[in-house]
Amino acid sequence: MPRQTDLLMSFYKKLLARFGPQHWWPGETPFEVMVGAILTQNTAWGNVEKAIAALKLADLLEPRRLLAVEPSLLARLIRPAGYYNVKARRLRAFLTWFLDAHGGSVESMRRRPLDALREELLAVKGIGRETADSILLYAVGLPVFVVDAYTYRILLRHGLILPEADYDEIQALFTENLERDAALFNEYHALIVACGKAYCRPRPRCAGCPLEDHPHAVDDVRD
DNA sequence: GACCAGGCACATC
DNA sequence: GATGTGCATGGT
Repeated sequence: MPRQTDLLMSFYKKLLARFGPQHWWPGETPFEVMVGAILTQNTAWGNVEKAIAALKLADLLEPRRLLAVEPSLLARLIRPAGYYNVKARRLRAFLTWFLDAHGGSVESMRRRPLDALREELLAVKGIGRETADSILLYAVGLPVFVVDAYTYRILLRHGLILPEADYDEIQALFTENLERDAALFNEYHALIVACGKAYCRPRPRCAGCPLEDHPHAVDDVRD
């Protein structure tokens, strides 16, 4: 058993013991999760909640109705989530793909081979690796590990990656050393975000972090 | 008033 | 290929 496996599982157990199950993703339906994944790009979740609430209130949280909305109105509705013009475009690009390629059906997505589905998502303008993987894991339920800024910082801080590590490399660290289990990947990423919010901002406050007894390879972690 | 947030595409060198 | 920049609201 690789040493990395033990270390990653040790992290996981400590995070779970401290923060408890996170019950991610915070959304009622797979479609809501996918919309949230786009809206939360580089944005605090609280702002995304406001945008999603506005879409719900307008009864627009449904693929065809959402795509039928005037782009300027869509932008206004999601305004609290920031980057609203960009995100309105990205949502529409996603909706167009979702309806054209899958008839607005998550079940249709699930029937596709994972790698092919991921490539389809990445071909949509506005969906990058983190957003694609968030959709695959949290909306479709596939065993894909999501890497984000917190993941990078926490791993860097504990010497598991080098500063120049890229997304695929970080993702491989998890997928090659852990059982390919959607429930585990779901909880692990959510716990990383919980820990990151509490302790691993760009200016880390490590005192009290459940991982602080692990070696800290880097003292000042910046993005 | 700075700093930060579940990124991404595009321009430029 | 690497590095820089625009996009924007709202909370701490």
